[in-house]
Amino acid sequence: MCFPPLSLDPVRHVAVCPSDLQQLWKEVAATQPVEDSIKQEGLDLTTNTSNSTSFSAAKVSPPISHHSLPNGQSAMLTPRRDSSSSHEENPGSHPLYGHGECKWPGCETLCEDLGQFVKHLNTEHALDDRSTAQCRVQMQVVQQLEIQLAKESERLQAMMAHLHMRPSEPKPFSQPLNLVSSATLSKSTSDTFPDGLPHPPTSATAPITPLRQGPSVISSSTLQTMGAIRRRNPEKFCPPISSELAQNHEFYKNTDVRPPFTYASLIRQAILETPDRQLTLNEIYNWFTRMFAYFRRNTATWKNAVRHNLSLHKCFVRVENVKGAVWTVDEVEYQKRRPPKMTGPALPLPPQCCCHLLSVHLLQAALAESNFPLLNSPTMINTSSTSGMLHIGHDDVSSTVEQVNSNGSNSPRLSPQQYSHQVHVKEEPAEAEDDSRPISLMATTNQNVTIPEDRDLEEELPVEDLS
DNA sequence: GCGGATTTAAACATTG
DNA sequence: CCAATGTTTAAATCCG
Repeated sequence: MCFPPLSLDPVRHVAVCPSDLQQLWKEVAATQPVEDSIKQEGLDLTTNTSNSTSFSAAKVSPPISHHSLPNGQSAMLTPRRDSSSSHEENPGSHPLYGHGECKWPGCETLCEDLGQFVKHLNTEHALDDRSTAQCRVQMQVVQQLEIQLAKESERLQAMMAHLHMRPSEPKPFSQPLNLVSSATLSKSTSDTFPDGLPHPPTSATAPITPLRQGPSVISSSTLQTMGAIRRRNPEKFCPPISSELAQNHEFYKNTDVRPPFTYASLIRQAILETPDRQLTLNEIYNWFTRMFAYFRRNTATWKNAVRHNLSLHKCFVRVENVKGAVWTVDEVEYQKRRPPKMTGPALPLPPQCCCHLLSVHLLQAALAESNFPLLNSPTMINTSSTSGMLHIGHDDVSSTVEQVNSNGSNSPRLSPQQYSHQVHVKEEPAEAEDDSRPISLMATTNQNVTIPEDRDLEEELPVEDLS
């Protein structure tokens, strides 16, 4: 089975990094129907899925079924919906129609009424290669979200267990999503190497390539034909590396996805995470491999890049130590590297830049669609993911690292409000996953997000005024 | 189109 | 000598 190059690759390599889904959609949406068309009757959306991901979810997820909608549209929706969708049972509404707009991923076309929408659906989202590809992507999205949800659920369970808080019911939010067994999922994603390193789920398979490159379509075919691939622009709009890392730590650790950060920022992060603010080259290497599944292969390449960056950037200072040389970060220099570009009025953020905001948004959307009220509370969705966004305005300086503001060179950044404006998620000002978060989590489960008083000054930023 | 930033590759030097 | 470390150059690409 061959798929159109442009549509296939985004699917196969769908990063489903929480951050890239929207962009993914854009790209797939932009994909032209390809000559190597898939015969309509022969569409096998599952094939690619199982090939494209080594997550067990791919196997466990039931094969997709092709529902025929009254309008003749083949609704190859994600497995989770089966027949339980309240939308489908409700005449006068459509699962892909809401708030006056088409909910087809990446579409958002305004439709005044259902009739118009149906017409739009039939014309714009008919059964063709593009729609098929989008459908596959959606499957991937859902699977990833399910996996992530399962993991977060498990984490929550563990947290609550640790704090002697019994959840009202076991695995409260696993069922509605047609989740793959949480046990299976968590197993598949939390396997560890003998050395304790997490087992990259995608192990020997092609890496999941983050499609964060902006508008340009980076399909794997493109990747293969292109020489040096830019994975740039990570810090410009995306959340700070520290919070992004904190929130998607497990993701990057377990998924063979290239982290959307520059080598320089990663190196710096590695160094700043240490108490001494200094690391040997080898320790930097270790940090990379420890933190990112992606860096557990192609070592020669990225290690070379690391060394290159260390030498190239003035912000990295080599210090002779008793036991050899260590590398430190000259924060002033680092800040200099990036001139203040974010001044001025609130920038409309491209969707792909709202990394975990997006992930939360997507999760929410997915969960909302699944009519799972509890999880519609942002605080219940990967609390660590919803959190930390308040750090966005602080660049990627780890919250554990004192911001070097004294030099006055800290450039203006997007304010948290600006970020949160993009996605209607109310953040909880939390960052790491290992502090007292569960308490506040419980406190906020019932609805509103309250700012725990134990937050540092970073959380003093106003958080309301969210769209 | 230009220039800065980034990535990748590679050659070379230094060091233990 | 070898591997690790460090420096430098060059090319390709992205993006403002």
